[in-house]
Amino acid sequence: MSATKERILATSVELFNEKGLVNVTMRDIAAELDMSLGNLTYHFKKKDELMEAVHERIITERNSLMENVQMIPSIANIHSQLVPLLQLYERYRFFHQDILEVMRAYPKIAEMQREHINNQITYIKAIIDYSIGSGNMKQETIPGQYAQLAESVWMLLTFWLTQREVRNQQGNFYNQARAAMWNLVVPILTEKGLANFKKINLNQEVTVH
Amino acid sequence: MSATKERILATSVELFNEKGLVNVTMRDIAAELDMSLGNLTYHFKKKDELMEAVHERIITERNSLMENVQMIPSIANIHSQLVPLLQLYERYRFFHQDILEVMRAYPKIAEMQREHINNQITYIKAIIDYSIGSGNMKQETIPGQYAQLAESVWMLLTFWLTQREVRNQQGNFYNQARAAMWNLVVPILTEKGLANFKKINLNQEVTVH
DNA sequence: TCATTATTAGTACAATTGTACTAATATTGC
DNA sequence: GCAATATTAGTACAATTGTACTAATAATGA
Repeated sequence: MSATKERILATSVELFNEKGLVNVTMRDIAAELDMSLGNLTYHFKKKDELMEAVHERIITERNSLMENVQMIPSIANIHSQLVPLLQLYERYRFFHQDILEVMRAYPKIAEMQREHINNQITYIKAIIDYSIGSGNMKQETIPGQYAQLAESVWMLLTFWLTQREVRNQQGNFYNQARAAMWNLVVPILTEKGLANFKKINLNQEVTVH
Repeated sequence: MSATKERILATSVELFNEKGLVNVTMRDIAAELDMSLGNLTYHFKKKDELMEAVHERIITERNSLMENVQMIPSIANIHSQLVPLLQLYERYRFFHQDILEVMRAYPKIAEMQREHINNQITYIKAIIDYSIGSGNMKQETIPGQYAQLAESVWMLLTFWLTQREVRNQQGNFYNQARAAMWNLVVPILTEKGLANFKKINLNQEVTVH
């Protein structure tokens, strides 16, 4: 992909994040890039093409993220691995915030995203199951409790940026989201798990870039 | 408010829920009502007026809901009182699903909604505190744990319909949302609270209208 | 060098949309 | 019954937007 196309994608994502997908016109993007409308539509003939290219980029970064997560899901590793995930969410926050709009306009993306969500929830559930095996988490007391918990954790992480913007919340995004996540999980930690959890420095700042 | 205006509001909300706020035009609404565009704009001169009238109606129903909730927040009462709240969310689901869009377009509504959210979270926290006093919930083990929990419960209820649509989830909306909520709360229930919780028939169907 | 291709700018066009305006028709109040 | 008012339909207009088209300019490669 040419350098110009890269610039267009980066600027488009910025504008989408700032104003929302439907509120960004091709002219807005061209203006932000000091580029003529004709030039922009030369690189991306249609707005749909542009959106689909952005989506491809999201998938690429998502995959490269998962490839780098081969560590054992200890309490400390879960904690630290949340950061790159949350960074990805933040980098393409319009995609989650306007997801219903995206899904309405791009059925293909909707289908892929739904499959991805199922994978994510399955993955979270697998981490919980592993943590039970490693003695960090208790057995569930009610059937289906942890399947439900996995869904709630997914919801919390997925909609965190949305609620943050809705509530006009300030402060360190990564630590707030992680604290909220751990708050759901702490009640099901064993003594061993709780000890491991207390080793985590919850207030350690994460550099935002 | 005239009967025609009422009809317009009801149909507008239906269309907003179905297609999203930005995807519904004044012509769409008029057509759905078998009414001329001129007639529609006679009753609501601007789309903004229409949206603000819808918002006023949301606030009215919200207030009448709160007035009817004067019961002691026992486990059973919390459970049953969730239904009218979730019904309200469902009736105006576009408002929550497109909330960022609404907030961008209507700063006044944004301000009011932010205040309402703070009230809701405070209210949830008060219910938790009451439940501790009544022996249904344990004391918190980590400072700030229940303030955080109140926020998570709010998030879960607020974004439930959104995640439901995103995931194309089927089944009884009220029971699913309540089950997810209780799943967050069960770990902090005392033995007494757990006994009260087990009296609730989680699978009892709630009539959807 | 020079022909071919890639890139950029400028413009045009059709569709959509919120809103305004006018005239016709129905309703109401006295 | 009739004047005043409310309601409805029809139309028009300006702004916006995605997209297409053309010409000019820059880059490339044999």
